[in-house]
Amino acid sequence: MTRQRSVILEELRKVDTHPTADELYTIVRGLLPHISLGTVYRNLEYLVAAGEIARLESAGSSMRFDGDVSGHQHVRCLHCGRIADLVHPLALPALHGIRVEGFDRIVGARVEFDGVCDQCALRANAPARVK
Amino acid sequence: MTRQRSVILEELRKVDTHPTADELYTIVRGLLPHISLGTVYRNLEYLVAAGEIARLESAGSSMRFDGDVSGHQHVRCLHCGRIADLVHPLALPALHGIRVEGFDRIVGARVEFDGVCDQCALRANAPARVK
DNA sequence: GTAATTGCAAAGCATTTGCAGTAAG
DNA sequence: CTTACTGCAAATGCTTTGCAATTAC
Repeated sequence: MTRQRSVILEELRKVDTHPTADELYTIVRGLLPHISLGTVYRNLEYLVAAGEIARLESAGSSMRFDGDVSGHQHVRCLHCGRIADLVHPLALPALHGIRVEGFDRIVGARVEFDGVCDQCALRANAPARVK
Repeated sequence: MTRQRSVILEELRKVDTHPTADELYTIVRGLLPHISLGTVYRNLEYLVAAGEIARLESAGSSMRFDGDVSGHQHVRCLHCGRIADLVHPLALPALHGIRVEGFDRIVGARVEFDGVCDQCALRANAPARVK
């Protein structure tokens, strides 16, 4: 556990913004000015594999990370890509035992909402490209 | 409506494999050997904007497209990225009227399943990187 | 005829990787 | 000590874009 890794984990757990690797790099550089973006990526990968953080499976051009690994649902802004947590999660029908042809096993499911965040709703809502 | 555009649309509607742009490029080149990858991308973007096809919001390094725009659910193989349709969709609780702090409006929701497809289940399941 | 579209090649980004040096245990 | 990790820079892979030529209507 290097200083870089612990700072990355700590900072990711502090925020609720589901940052991209680059956003996290900016945050972490405030504490470790010489850290490299490659190190941020490598540690994010390590922490995901270790189950300490989650890589969000939502599409878009950049990956986003979540320091909260408890099961919860997300809303994604269709305009800017911002991701927020649902405070009142949707109750899902039971998933276990579900069968899908061509698949050996189903290990989980995600519900994700699409919406338009307040900021994008203001600045006219031109269909800007998601980050 | 150019020949390129109609062939792309036609071929995408023929398959149920949710191809990446590159996979579709390979298919279409069978009919139009001189088509360029850039043209495939530009037409896919056009067709998505026109509501003729859907860009799948699932993660992975490549975008995937669906010729079926009716609402339906997907399963994604965690190993190879393959996407399949759920034949028996999960009934979702009513979504309209849902409120999320910080969001102006919610326009939809997706359920996506994670699993391991038959092929990947066979070839030992080393955590291969998703396409 | 004119506006949209194409093929090609180059550019853009996000992410990954090779390597020599450095730090952790 | 030894192995894992770092910073840096170059490489990769997917997607987008500029441009001159072509096609659709």
